Amino acid sequence: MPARILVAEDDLKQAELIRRYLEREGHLTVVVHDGRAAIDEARRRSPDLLVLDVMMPKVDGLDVCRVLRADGEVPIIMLTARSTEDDLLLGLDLGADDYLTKPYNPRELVARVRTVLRRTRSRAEGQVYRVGELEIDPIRHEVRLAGRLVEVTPAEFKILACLAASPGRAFSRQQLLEHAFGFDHYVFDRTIDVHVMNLRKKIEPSPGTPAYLKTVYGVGYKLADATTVVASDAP
Amino acid sequence: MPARILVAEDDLKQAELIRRYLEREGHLTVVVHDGRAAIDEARRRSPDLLVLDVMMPKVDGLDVCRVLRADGEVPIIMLTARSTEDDLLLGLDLGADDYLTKPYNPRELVARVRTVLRRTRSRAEGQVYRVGELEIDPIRHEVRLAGRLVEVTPAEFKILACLAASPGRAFSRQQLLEHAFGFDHYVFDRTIDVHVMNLRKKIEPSPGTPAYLKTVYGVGYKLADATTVVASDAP
DNA sequence: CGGAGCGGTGAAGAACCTGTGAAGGAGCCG
DNA sequence: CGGCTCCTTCACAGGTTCTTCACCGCTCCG
Repeated sequence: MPARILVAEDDLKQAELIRRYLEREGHLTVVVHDGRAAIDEARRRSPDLLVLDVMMPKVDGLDVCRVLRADGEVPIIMLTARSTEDDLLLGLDLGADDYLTKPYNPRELVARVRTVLRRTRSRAEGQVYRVGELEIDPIRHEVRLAGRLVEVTPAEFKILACLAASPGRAFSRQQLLEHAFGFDHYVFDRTIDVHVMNLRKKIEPSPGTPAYLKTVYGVGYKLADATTVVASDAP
Repeated sequence: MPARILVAEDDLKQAELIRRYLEREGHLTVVVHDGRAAIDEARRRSPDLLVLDVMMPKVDGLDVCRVLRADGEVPIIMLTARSTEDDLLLGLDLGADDYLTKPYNPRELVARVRTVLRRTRSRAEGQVYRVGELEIDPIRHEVRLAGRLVEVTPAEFKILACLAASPGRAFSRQQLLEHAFGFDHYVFDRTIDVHVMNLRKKIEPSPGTPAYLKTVYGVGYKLADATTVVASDAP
């Protein structure tokens, strides 16, 4: 499973070393050299993982961590030269998923990366997604509406789970095909429409004016998030 | 030994902090933010441990404790802001296995978790899995249906035990092969079908419409859990 | 207001999935 | 060695689901 990893490290040689090791593992990396850029790139790309040096120009690694933690949940591995327990705890408190103290063995980093990725991935599969009265449980492979079980087909489930993982986010049909069925799935993307229609028949109180599965004209589909569902109750 | 831990804490930051610390220990966590969800998830997943904040919206932590204690024996660690002896005693009376008063050191929590798990695991060794009238006893290597011994083959037993360890969870055929027979077991995964069919003949009242060994179309199989068995009695 | 493009929908064949009987073969035990 | 149980594979049937296509109504925008 290749991951998209953002590396923030001001020492060019170190950065290059890290990049090499990660790419040898098959990951896709983007490298930046200061805290400001780290924040920008992390926001723009939402990578699967951020490898973050603590001491960096412009914005300190700890601050990067704080900022990013405030607006999302990118997994973060911190690299720190200092090794006092206080710093360590501070890093974890700020939301780092793991940390390494310099000097470290690059292969150690690769191992930690693997661990954190496995953790965050299994976490994503373990959570039950809830939107309004709708529940999607990937472990049990069940969909419930107001507690009542709803029968859905495999394709419908995949699409719904993909949408539910990021409520409110609009997906193009192509993205849904890729995320839900895998990259090398050569099908006409209007197929998604049919599955969405069938889903609506099953989970929407009135399929004509969907409360959950929203159409984003010219783009694709999205699952209404809590805000939207509530808002539509009292417009 | 990684454990599956349910964390119920309404403060998002606190919850995230706890999750991180527990996952760094190698545990699998699922996080919920209110008492209602805590009860639902605890029932659905039967986690190895519940970390439970006392003050929570919808349903109070103490009530969650009371409810769960009534229908099972999930180990519980309570987190409480109040520190009067009354609350403490109340918590323990209600069946918490341990408690921590805020503010607490996260590492203290990790230590308590370790202790409680050690304690409950020795208690849980040789646990008999029960689903409806079905009992699977890994120690005695026996399967009983309504108290009557059912003869099953080794392969059938492994599959059934694997399913019974996580009732309600859907397993792919590949997962069943791996979990039940080991990783380097290169067999055609449809073999699982044959074993399931033979199991059904032995334990299902009417193998045509199975009550225990459910097919998850396009995915694999699952063992119905209490919820599902009850639900199918009164649709 | 009109046109171009986009999404909704029903139908139908293709593709896929599971249940099941049968058969070959491995391992075990007397 | 013979007989037994068990595991695995295979092939086919029957049912379910996926995909495509064609057509229509709707939306957006000039």
